[in-house]
Amino acid sequence: MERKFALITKGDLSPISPFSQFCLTSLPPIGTFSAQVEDRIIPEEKEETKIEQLPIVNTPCGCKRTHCLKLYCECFANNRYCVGCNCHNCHNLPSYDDARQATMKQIAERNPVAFKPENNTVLKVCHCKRSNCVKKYCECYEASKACTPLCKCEGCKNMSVG
DNA sequence: GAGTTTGAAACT
DNA sequence: CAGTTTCAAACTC
Repeated sequence: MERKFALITKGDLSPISPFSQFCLTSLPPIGTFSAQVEDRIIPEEKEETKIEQLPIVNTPCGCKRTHCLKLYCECFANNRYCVGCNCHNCHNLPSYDDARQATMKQIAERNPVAFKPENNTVLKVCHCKRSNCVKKYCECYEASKACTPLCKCEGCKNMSVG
């Protein structure tokens, strides 16, 4: 079987774009990154898995229709390649960097901080109607933050007291 | 595990 | 900008 993807490790970043190098070198380490990439991309070549011994830090996505190139995809939204995910026909991989970066550029034009680190600290503004902001559907609740008057939620039970 | 609910993201 | 649709995760059964 022809090898379709090159195995990228931190020690060999030359084949990929500067942006991808940034992702791989600047983002917090994902414990099983190298082992999982190897498992996913060239499984026929691996002798044994090391995954059981390593902590899994990233939350795997399960995208089916977006190729993991929309903000629906948590990996993509968090500026991570998909590694060890349950997604279908994933394009959020180093081998699709051209399309990936084009999409990121397009999204960044709509939301300049979409992929920037400060996006994690920017105040969340939710629009919940039925969850009372006490379920993880609510972005504020999910981020362990109280809703604020800027939120457009209804029946909110996630306002800070005092 | 399957089906439903939910609200952000994307689209018109 | 507002309304609608799409999407994937959270949730329920």
